[in-house]
Amino acid sequence: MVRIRARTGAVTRALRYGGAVGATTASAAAGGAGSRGRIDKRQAILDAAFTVFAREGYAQATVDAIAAEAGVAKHTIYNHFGDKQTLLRQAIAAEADRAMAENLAAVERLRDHDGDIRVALESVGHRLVQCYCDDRSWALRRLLYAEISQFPDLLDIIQGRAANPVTEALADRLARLSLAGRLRISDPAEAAEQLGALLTGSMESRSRLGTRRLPDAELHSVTRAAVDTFLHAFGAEPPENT
Amino acid sequence: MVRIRARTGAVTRALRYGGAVGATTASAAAGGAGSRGRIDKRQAILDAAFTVFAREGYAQATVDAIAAEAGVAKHTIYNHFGDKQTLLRQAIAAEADRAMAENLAAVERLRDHDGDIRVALESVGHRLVQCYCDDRSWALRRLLYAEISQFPDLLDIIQGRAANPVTEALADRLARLSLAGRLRISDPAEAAEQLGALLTGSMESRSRLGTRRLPDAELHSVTRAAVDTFLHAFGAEPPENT
DNA sequence: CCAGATTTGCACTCTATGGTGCACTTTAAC
DNA sequence: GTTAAAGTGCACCATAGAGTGCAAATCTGG
Repeated sequence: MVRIRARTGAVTRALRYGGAVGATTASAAAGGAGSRGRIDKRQAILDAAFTVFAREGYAQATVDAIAAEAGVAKHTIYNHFGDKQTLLRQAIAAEADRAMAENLAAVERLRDHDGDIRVALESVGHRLVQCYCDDRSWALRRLLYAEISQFPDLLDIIQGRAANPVTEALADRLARLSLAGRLRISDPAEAAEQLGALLTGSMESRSRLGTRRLPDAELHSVTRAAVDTFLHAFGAEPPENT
Repeated sequence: MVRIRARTGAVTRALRYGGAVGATTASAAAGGAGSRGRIDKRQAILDAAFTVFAREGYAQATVDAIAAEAGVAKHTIYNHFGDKQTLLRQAIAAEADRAMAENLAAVERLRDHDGDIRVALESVGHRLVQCYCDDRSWALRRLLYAEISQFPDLLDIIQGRAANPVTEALADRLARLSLAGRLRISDPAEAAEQLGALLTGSMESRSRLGTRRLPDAELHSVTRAAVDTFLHAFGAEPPENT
C-alpha cells in the first residue's frame, strides 16, 4: 500500500513537471473557458479519464489511475466532477465533440469541390475513413458499446455529437451535388447513409475492432471501392463497365 | 448480507424447478455431448454467463449473479470453468458459434434460389439483417467491443466464428451467381463486403447500439435499399433508372 | 504581499467480490 | 441398493477501490 502510494506520487510529479504523456500536453492547449485555479486541470483530467476508461473499461478503471495519468490528486477529480459516473459522462461528451468536429470538417470539404466528382468523393471519403479509424475514435466507440447497457443516458449525451449529424451534413452535400446535376439521387439521406456504410462497413473486421492499425494504402483501396460502387448507383452518367 | 443470501436462494430454486427464464430451457435442449452428472448444468451456466456478462460487463458481473441466473451453486461454476476469465471466453465462444451458424444458414439459402435475383438477394439480405439485429447478436457485439482491450485473445476465439466466414460464404455465392450470368462481379470478396456493409451499416445508429428494437418494416426497407444499390453496381443488366 | 480559492498527500471507512474449504445432499449408473 | 461423481450451502479470507476528512502547501488576482 505504501509502495503504491510512493509510485503514484512519482508518476504524478513526472507528469506535472515533465508533461510528456499527452494528457498534460492537451491541458496546456485548453486553458480557456472559466480557468480558475491553475492552468485548468479540468481538461487534463478529462483527457486522462477518457484514456483510462477506454483502456480499462469503466468498472476496472480506478480513480487513482486516472489521477495518476492526469498528474493530479484524486481529490481534485472529486472537486471537479463529484463522482466517477459524472466523470465518465463528461469525458465521453468531450471526446464525442472532438470526433464529430473532425468528421464535419471532412464533410464540409465537399462544399466547394468543383473538379471531378469521383476525385472529390474519394478525397472526402478517405478523410472520413481516416477519422473513423483514428485510435481515439475506436476507443470512443468501444467505450460506448461497453457501457451503453450500464448507462443508457450516454445515448442522449452522444445524440447530436455522433454519426447522425455527420450523415445529415453529408446528405446536404449530396443533395446539392445532385441538384447541380453531378449525381442522381432521389433520397439524399439514404444515399448518405449508404455511402457511409460502404466507407466504414468493412473497418470493424479489417482493423480487428480497432486493435490493428490499417495501412493508409488499405484505407485508400477501401475508399476507392466504396466510391466506385456509390457512383455506379448514384452517378449522373451511366459509367462504362470496369 | 443475509438478506442477499436469502434472495439468491429463492431465485435459484425458482429457476431450478420452474425453468422459466430461458437459461434452463436452453440447458434442457443441450444435454448431449459428454453429459455426466445431472442434465449438464454446463450449458445453463454458459447461457447465464453470457446473459449477465452482456448486461453488466465483465468486471461488474458477479459470479454470484451468474450462479443465480443459471440456477446453480457458485461452486459448480468453479468446478466447470475454474475462474471467471475462462467462463467469459467459453461463453463468448459458444455464443459466437450460435450466431455464426444462423448467419451461414441465411447465406446458404442463396444456393438454390433460381428466381429473380433481386428477390433472392432481398430475402437473404433480410434474414441477414435480422440476425445482425438479434438481441443476442447485439449483446455479443457489445461485449466484444467492451472487453477486447482487456482480453485481446478474444479475437482469436472469435476468429473463424464471426463475420469473416460469413462474408466468405457470401462471396462464394455471389461468385457463383456471377458465373451464371446473374451478376457482374469482378471481385466477389469485395462485393460481399460491400453488400454486408450496405445491409448492416446503418443499423448501429438506427437501433441505437442495439438498445432499440427495430420494426420489421424498417429492416425491410433498409434491405430493399441495400439490394437496390448493390444491383445498380453489380447487376447483370443495366437497370432502368428509378 | 495578502486573501481566498485550489490543490495535494495521506489516512481512513465501508462495501463488494473472487475464490476456497468443508460437510452434506442429490443424481446417475451399475 | 450401493457408490462415486456432481452439486449445494455457508462461512471465510484477502484484496481492492470509491469516496471523505483534514491540515498543509500552492497558486492567482489584486
